[in-house]
Amino acid sequence: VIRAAARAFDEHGFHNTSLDDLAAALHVTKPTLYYYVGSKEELLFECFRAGVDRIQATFDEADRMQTPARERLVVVARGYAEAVASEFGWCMVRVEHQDLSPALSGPIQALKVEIDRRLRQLLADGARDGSLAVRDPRMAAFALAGALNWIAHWYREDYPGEGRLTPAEVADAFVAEFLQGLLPRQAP
Amino acid sequence: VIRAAARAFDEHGFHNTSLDDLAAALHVTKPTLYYYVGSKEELLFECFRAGVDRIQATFDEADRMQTPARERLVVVARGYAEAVASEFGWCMVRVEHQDLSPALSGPIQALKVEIDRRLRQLLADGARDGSLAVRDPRMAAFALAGALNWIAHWYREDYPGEGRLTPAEVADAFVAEFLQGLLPRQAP
Amino acid sequence: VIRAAARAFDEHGFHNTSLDDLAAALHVTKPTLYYYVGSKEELLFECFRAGVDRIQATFDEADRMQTPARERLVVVARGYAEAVASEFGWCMVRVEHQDLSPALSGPIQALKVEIDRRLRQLLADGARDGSLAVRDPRMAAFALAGALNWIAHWYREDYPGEGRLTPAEVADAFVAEFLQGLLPRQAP
Amino acid sequence: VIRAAARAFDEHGFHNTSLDDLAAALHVTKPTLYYYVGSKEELLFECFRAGVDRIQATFDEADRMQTPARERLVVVARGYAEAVASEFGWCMVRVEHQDLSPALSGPIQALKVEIDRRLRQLLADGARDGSLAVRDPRMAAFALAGALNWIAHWYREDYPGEGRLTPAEVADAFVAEFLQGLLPRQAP
DNA sequence: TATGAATGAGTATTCATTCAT
DNA sequence: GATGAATGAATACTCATTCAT
Repeated sequence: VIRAAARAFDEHGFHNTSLDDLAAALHVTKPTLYYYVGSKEELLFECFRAGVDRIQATFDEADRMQTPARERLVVVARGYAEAVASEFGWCMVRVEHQDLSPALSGPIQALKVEIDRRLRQLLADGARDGSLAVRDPRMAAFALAGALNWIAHWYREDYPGEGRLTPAEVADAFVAEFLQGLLPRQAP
Repeated sequence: VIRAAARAFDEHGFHNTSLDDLAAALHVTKPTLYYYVGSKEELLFECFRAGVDRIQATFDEADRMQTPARERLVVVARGYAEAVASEFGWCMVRVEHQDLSPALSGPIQALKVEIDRRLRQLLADGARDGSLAVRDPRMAAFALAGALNWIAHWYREDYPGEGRLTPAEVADAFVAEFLQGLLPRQAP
Repeated sequence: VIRAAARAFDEHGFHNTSLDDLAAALHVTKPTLYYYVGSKEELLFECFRAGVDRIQATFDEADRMQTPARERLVVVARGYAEAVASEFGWCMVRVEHQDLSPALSGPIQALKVEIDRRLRQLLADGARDGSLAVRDPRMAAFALAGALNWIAHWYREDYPGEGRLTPAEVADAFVAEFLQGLLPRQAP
Repeated sequence: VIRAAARAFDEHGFHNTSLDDLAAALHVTKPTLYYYVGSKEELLFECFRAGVDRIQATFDEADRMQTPARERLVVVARGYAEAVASEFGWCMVRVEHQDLSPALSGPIQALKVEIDRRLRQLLADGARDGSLAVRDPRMAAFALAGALNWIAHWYREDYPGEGRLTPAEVADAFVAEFLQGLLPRQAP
């Protein structure tokens, strides 16, 4: 139901998707849409939330694990990548606060901050339990979030190069890169 | 002249910036705008190009250096971060190909691919000259580009936490994180 | 049942009252409304008629009296004022024939003419029986009807000034003003 | 320019006049309308003000006269009747505050109160200078205003009866009726 | 009796773009 | 170089009305 909107926004962009288009894609008429949803921006909001809920769920799952932060990071990254590569990815990553009234822009901002907080918390946990060597948790979180969010931009299109990876594989590759760093290790 | 457009797009978003607004911000009238620029999407294109030119220049500069790829990477990352944190950052990172006619969407896509290619090349160089230990250059490039591009999303607003960093400092922090990885090193 | 519509029209205006609003106010759903009433304009028509019936009843009552026209005028004015100050006042006074299809607009126009005719008749009676000194019965009827109708505009709101009068008192004041005129009487 | 709107509102009612109709009547297109006027309700507001200005001007004129209030009342009534019978009459008399945003509804209410105040003032002046015998200035003002306002309802249509009067003649008839009252004078 | 779901026909408003001056 | 005026096309949103259940 709301998934169709996410797909349309993903395909044409929020502003280039008229509710007429959307209604047509759902084989109903515009007023029918309004019967189920209050406004276009509410639709966008719901798409956003659907995606974020998935990420939150991943964090929740990780929180329930009794493993070092490093392993929890892998779980989170995979869930994050899957959410961002899903049909809701565009909405999560591209919403612009200017497209939303303050009433909805506020909650969205809050959710974004929450995600950022939990990611930073996870890195800090890693620093504490010794499983991660994070220099600046704030910057590390930004870098990691950026890398993951960006998946929404390139994943759907046939990204250049051969071999298509699943979102989880992409996440694994990213995490591997982040964990081991690009610096060559000297042989002992 | 074109910088005003970038600032307006950055502040209100492309679709929420009418040419009336833009003209008003420049203290001229709409037809005057059309005297200087062909269309709204051309404006967007120019903003995009202005930002990308800066990144290309950084790559050019790095190419002229005779240093290992690792050091060139630092130079590139700094220039990249500065470009993305500049007023053109939004345009570079947020342009949606659906907002542009094929005539302009093509070149933009080409420029994006070019940037990606050069970044990947740089990482491959590092693998060859032994200064970088890159597993999957394609994924590493995506991760790095994502982290850097994302700066455009959070840098302008007062990002949470104390201490405001310059874009170059952010780039350094990112590169440090990427180079050394998050995995704790055993003491020798 | 139909009274709720009158109140809603009075409060929000005919065009600003959607049947959704009305249904909500009655704690039912829109189709339920349609079970009881054929259309929105029929609703308006019924409200109009409810008010006019009351005025007609007053005229009937006056007609049954065997008193001079002057006293019957007082009775009519009171009933008229009460009708116009009632919840149906707005509908009676504000209906616009453009809001109604010809099928309903005709009867309404006929009722209006009928009221006008009876009022004029009453004034003419007064001229005949010597209890009223009416110059131009047509204009006098218009003036009187206008003064009384206008009550619907100002009565509901707390009209300026102290002391709230009942509709009948307002009618008495109006009639007194009309009967005695504004011209000072010379002392005998 | 704005007069066309008044005529259209008068003929079809505010809600039944679409801006398309209006634009068509002016032989322009809808956006051209918006070039000159901010919104539909602003249009209504201007119509209202145009009419009220005329009434205010009449009051101003009367204020400059050095005659007893009774004579000034005749002047005011004529001007009032002409304003109300003009193309702006409908707008003045029928505007509903629910059709206007608070921003415009406030000023309109203020103007209405102002008119009421001046009329009451005039009657009070008459009581003071002995040229008028007003019992309750408030009620008398309401009655007079109602009678005059109501002209807007019946004047345009071919009102029943023969002999078409000018608005000034109607005003004279009304004032005569009001001044002399309906009560027969006993012969001395 | 009552309703959930659906819709056709509007309606105000916006905006990129043009053109005569 | 610059602008006032104009417009075609689109778009979000509303509402009276219907109908199967």
